[in-house]
Amino acid sequence: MSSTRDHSHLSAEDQIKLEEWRKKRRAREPDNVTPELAPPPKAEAQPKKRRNWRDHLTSYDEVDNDEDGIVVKRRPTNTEEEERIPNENVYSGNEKFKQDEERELAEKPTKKEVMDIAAVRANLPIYSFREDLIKAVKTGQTLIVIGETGSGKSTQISQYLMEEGFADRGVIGITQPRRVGAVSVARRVAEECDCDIGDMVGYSVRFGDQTSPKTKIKYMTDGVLLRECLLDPMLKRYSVIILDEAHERSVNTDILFGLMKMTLAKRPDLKLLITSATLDQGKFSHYFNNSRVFFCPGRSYPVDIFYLDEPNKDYVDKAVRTAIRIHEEEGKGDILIFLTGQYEIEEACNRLEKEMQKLYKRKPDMQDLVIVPLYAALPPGEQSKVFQPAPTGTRKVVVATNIAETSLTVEGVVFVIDPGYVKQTGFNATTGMESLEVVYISQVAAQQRAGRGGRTRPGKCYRLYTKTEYDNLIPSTVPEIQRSNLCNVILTLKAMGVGDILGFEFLDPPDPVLLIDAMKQLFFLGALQPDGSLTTVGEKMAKFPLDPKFSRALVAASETGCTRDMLSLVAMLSIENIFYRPSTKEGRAKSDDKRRELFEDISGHVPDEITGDHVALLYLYDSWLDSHKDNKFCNEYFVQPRHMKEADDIRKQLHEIMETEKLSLSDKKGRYSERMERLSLALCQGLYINAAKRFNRPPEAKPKHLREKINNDEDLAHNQYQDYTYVVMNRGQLALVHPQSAVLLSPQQQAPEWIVYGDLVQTTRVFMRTVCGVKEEWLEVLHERKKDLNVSKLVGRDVREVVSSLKLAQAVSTEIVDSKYDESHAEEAFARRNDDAKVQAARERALQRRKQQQQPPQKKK
DNA sequence: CTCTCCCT
Repeated sequence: MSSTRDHSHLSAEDQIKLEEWRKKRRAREPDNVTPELAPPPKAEAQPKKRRNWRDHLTSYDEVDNDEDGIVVKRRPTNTEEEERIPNENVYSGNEKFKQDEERELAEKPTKKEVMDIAAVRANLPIYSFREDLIKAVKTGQTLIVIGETGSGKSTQISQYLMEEGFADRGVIGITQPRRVGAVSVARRVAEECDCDIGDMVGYSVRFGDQTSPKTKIKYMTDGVLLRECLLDPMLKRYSVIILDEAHERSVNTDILFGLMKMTLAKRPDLKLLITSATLDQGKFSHYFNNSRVFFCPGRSYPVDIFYLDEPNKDYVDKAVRTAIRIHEEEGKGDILIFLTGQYEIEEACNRLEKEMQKLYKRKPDMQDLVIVPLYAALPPGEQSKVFQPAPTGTRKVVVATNIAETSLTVEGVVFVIDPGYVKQTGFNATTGMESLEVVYISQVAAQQRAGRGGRTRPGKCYRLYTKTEYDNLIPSTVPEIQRSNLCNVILTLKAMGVGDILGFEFLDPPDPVLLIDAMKQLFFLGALQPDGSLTTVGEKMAKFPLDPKFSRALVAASETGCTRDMLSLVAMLSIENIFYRPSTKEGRAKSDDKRRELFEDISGHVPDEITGDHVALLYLYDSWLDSHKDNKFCNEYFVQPRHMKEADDIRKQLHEIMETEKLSLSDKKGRYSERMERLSLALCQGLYINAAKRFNRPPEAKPKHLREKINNDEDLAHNQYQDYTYVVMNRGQLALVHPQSAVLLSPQQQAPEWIVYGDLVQTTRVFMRTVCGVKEEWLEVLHERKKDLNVSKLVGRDVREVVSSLKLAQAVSTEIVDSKYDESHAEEAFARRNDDAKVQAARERALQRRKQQQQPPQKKK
């Protein structure tokens, strides 16, 4: 990183502001200040460094190429040592690396330190329960352990069991919902066992297997164990399975509950432990045949909770003002604010900055406030700013999404500001549509957020809602399995031999309509027979760690002869947030320009009717390969190097699976346009159920902002600028192409008549993400498939018995898609939402209703 | 005219 900061990523306006601010700051420095205003000597020793919050971000060029954000400091094994020696850069050129290496070797625990570890372990709250716990595991098959944060359950239980010989006849497997969790806990346990990672203690996450035949304690993500169930449903290698963090109720953990319940019945020697912070232990115990429940206190500091007296609506504003007040009035300690998304976070950061400047005018000796945004799409180099302690004499305020609730822990947080909202997916069973909306958090989530303030010392949590509002929140978050698309889960279950999906013992069963819908989709994809059993195509699809839409496309590609391109494309589609969008307006425009450039490069080489995001993504991947995987290339196109590398790894993994599954990898030769057409055809096999037709309406019916745009721009008017409204084929829903789509970036080009989309999401409108043009005749397959569909036969139940009469029509419908759609439906739908203002009002009412629905009944009066 | 978050 250069010593002088690069401000090219700032807008001109911001740079000027920054300069002015610095001038003022210089003017305030001791010489120019009247004696009575002079800051105390201590502050003088640390001159004010108030900078714009964006200064604390690296510019895009400086972004580190961290792998995945997970810091894996492996001790070099002998073989690695040998590999490294020829690389001069590592040993002679990079002093810092060398120092790190030396320090790490020096850090190898001495005997005394080993004793200290023993003392630390014995001091954990769970230690006093050790004997009881062992006894309970020996006498029962399942055990539920409720342990608060700091109890030591995640690191200790596995070791206790190993010490008692439970690992003698099999591995002790512990699942975590997140990769970072699995890796960091495993590393800690390896340290406590004084062994190298991958030896007696190891972990297994995707693209990171640190296990060996010697491994006795294996930490892994729940997704890894689920994949292992696919190969070995009896889990023969394991003597104990521990499902940790069960309260988070990730889809994978929920599926594992059901699978484990079946496996336990067939393997009396297998032990299962469910460990969790808070959870409804009664329900859990009942589900697992009235298993015993263990309680273990945690160790954290008390957190004082403050509520508002009056309800408050503008929570961003309130959060900013609360933070400033804390900064003015409270003692040492960092602040953590929970907001719902990137946009809100940036707004809050800007407002905090303004307020700080005002505060400085009033109180020039005020200590500095370091403002740090935090959300997942932020490049790792910028995310790491969160973990750097604030310079002495300053306070840090982290403005984060719910990523800071569980995934990332910010040390030093004492003050938590919780507005009580979260952005969350919902799945509407009646429209079959995913939605992303801002909803109230649950009481459990509120407690979790508050707990983030008491990790290092007593903290304070400011809830920006009243006590009554808190009491009216739902007790715990609706489990993810009840609000997501279940296609993948059902295909996995089918491949494990679970024939009767509706009879699967879910801890919290999803709406049967969701399950039926997913099975219908799998049927249309050709993964299921009309009687619900797996087809050979379905068997192959289940082998891929992909959304069934994409695994279907991959199988189709092997038949069509375009596997190389499809492998690259599917790998690219597996990455989200692939394009980095800077936080300034100018940066964003630049980023959009580069994406448009990519798209325009190929548009002449690809037939217009199949153009779209998919060909653009493939082109990006190929260009990246041409650049020899150059980071400069990535930076130029606002693509994160870590994402490209990840796509590359995924591609490799998929390629291997193609080989082991003996899928043909021989590709047809041809010109670029022919290649792309084959690719689109194969892709269409996976996406044809997501078809949409362009909705042409008269110019005067177009929204006002588009009319004005057309009137003001001759080119656009001439080309009959499209507003990219489509009719989604399953239910006549109107949807817009997502503004980030390549199709939208090039207004000169005619939007394709027919498209398929990756997914549909409702935010401010209904958007189709990642779209691609298709030929109408490619969608014909559908009618053939539909003839064989009988929903009751497919799901193996009489649908009338499992679905309420209200949703019956939808459940038994065979109309997943209808390419002969009558446009009059769309006209009707359009007329209904023609008036934007009305729509907005209706949406707000709906939002209000939904929020109220989340409240328990007492609010009804 | 956008942008919760994990995982194989």
